[in-house]
Amino acid sequence: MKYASVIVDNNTNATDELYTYSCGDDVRVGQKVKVPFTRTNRAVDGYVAALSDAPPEGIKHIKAVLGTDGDICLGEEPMATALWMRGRYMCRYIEAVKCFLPVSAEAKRRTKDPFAGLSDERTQAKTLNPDQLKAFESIAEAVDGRRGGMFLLLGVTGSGKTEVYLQAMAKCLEQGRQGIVLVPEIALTPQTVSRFVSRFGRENVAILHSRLTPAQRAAEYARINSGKVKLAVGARSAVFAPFSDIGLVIVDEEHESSYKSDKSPKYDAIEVAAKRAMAHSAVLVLGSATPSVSDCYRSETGVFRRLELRQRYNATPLPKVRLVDMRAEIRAGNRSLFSAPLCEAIGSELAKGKQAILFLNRRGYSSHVSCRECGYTVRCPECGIAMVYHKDEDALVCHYCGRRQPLAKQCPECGSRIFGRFGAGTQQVEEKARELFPNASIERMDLDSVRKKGSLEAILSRFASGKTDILIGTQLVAKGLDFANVGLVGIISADVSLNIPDYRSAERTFQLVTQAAGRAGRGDEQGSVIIQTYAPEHPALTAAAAQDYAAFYAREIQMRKLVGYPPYADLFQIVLSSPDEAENAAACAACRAELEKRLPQGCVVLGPSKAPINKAGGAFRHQIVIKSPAGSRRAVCAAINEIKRSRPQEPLMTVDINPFSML
DNA sequence: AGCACGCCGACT
DNA sequence: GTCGGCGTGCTC
Repeated sequence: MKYASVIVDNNTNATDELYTYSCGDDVRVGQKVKVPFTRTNRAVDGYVAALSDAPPEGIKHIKAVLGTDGDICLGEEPMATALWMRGRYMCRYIEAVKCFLPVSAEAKRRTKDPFAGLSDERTQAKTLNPDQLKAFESIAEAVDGRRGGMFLLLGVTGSGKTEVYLQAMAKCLEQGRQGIVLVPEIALTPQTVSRFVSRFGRENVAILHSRLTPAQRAAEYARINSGKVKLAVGARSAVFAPFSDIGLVIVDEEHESSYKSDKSPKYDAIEVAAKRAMAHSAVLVLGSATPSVSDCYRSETGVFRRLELRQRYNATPLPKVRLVDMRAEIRAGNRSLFSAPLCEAIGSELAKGKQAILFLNRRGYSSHVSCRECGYTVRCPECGIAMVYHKDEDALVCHYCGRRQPLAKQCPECGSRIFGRFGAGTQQVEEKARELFPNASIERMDLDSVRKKGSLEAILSRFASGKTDILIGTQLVAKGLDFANVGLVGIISADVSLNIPDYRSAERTFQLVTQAAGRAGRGDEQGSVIIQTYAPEHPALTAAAAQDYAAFYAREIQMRKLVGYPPYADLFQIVLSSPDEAENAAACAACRAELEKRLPQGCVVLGPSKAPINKAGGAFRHQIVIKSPAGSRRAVCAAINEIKRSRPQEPLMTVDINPFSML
C-alpha cells in the first residue's frame, strides 16, 4: 500500500491543495487517476504529484484511488516542473499540470496541416564557416557531455544560425535523445520550420502550434508518446512536449514577445525551457541577432555561454543604413510621410527592377483622433485606449478589443470642428505610396490585410514571385522574410516604438529596426536601409544604423542599472479586474496593504492605479506594480502566492512577472 | 466551485 | 409536522 498526493481537477482556489489517497503499487508520479471527492464521493480526475510509503499525519479518513485513467501519465520531470510553475507563476496546481496535456483550451479554428504537402526531399548538412563550426562544436561538446549547459547564440541576420541548430540537433538525436525547437510564431517562421522538417523528415518531427485542432494536437502528442518522434518544433507551448530524455532545447529569436504566455498561467517559455533542460541535463541554446538585454546580461555574468556568428553566410556585406532627420525635411518644406532621400531611393530601386519593403509599426490610417482646441482624444469606451481611424471602413477601431464606431465630425467634448486625425498608419503609407509611385504594384501586409485565411500566404507568394514592387507593412514584414530581390527597406517612422513610455521602448526599437533592416540585401548584392526619425541622435537608432548590438547593449545596460530595471530588478504587474469599479479599486488597495506586510526589504510598490487598458470585456482594471531588487524574486513570489490563495476569486487577480510591455 | 448540511419561516 | 429559502463550511 502506498499513499499518493493528488492534484484534483477542480478549478478553484479552495481546492488548490494536495489530497492524500491510498493506492496500489502500480500508481506512478504524474499519472492521471480517478479519485472519490467530497461527501458524495463523486469521481473526479486527479494527477499524482508525489508518492510515499507512510500516510501523512493529521488526516482523518484517507480514501483510496478509484483507478488509473487510461495510460495518461505526465512523468516525473513534467510533474516536478508543473509544481515549480505553480510557485513561479502563482497559478493553481491544475493549471500548471494542464500545460503538459494535449487538450489545451486554445485553438478552435480548423486548418489543414501547412506542412502536410511538404516535399519528402531531405536536405544534407551544409559546410559550416569557422564561426558556425566553433558554435556547433561548443554545443555538440556540451550535448555529448550530458551535463547540460546554456548558450546564447548571437548571430546577425544571414549568419546561418539555423544551420548550427540543425547540426547540433542532429548530434542530439544521434545519441538517441530528444529535442525541442521553439520558434516565435509558426505562421511567421515557415522557413525555419520547414528547414527542420526537410532535414529530419516529416515523419520524424512533431509540429505543435496553436492553430492545430484538438484532434491534430492529440495526434502529434501520440506520435511523441509512442516514441516514434524524437523532435518537436513549435510555438511556445511546444516547450511542454512530453519527452522523457531531452538532450537539446533550442529557442530561436529568443527576444520575441511570443514566448511569454498571455493567459494564465503567464509562463515564460524560456524559463520553462531552462527548467526542463536542467532537469534532463540537456543543453539550452537561445539564438538571436538582437537578444533581450536581460539575456545578454546573463551571458556576461556567466549564466549563459556566449557564442557569436560574425560572418554572414553568403558573405554579402550588411546593408548600408542611413538615418534621415525628418526635422530637416520639415524645414525644407516637406511635410509628407516620405522624405526626399526615401522617395529617391524607392525610385532608383524600382528602376533597377528591385523590390522595396516599407515598414511602419502601426496599422490603420491614423494613430489617434483628437481635438486641437480642448485636447480631447477619442478613446475606446471599453478599454480606454486611443482609437485608430481606418479609412477603408471609415470607422474608428480599437486595436485592443476590436470595437468599431463612426468618426464624429466635431469634438464630442467641446464641439470644435478643429478635430482631426493625427499620426500615420500603414493605410496612409499605402495611399501616399500609390500617389507617389502610380506605376508600381503595391501591397499592404498587416493584421487587417491578412485577416482573411490564406491571404498572408497569398501576399507573400505575390511578393516572392516579383508581382509586387513595394510591400508595406507592420511587424509582420519585419520578421523572418527572406527574399533575395529586396534592395531597399524603408522605416517610415522609427519614433513610433521609441516614444512609448515603457522601460523597454529603446530595446524594442533597436530590435525592430535591426530586424526590419535585415530584410534588405539578402541576395548577392548589398542592400540599403533608410530610417526616418525625428530623433536621429537617439543611441538606440544610431546603434541600429551601425548594426552594432554591443554599442546598444553597453548603453542600455547602464541605464537599467541606474534606474533599477531588469535585469537589476524584477517587475511584477498585478492586475485586478471586476465589473464593479469601486469594489475593484478597494480590493486593489487592500491588496497593496497585504503586500506591504509581506514583501521583503527593498521592494518598491507602485499604485494602485488604473491599468493602461483600464476596461476589458465589461470589467474595470486596476494595477499594482512591484519593483523588486535582484535576488528577492522568490520571496516576492511567495508573498503574492500567499495573498492570492487567501483571497476570494473575485475580483480576478492576475500576475505578470517582467511583462514584455508595461502598457 | 459544487454540494450537503442546517436553521428558520410558510404551508398541507 | 415538513418543504424549501439560501447562508456556511468542507472537500484527503
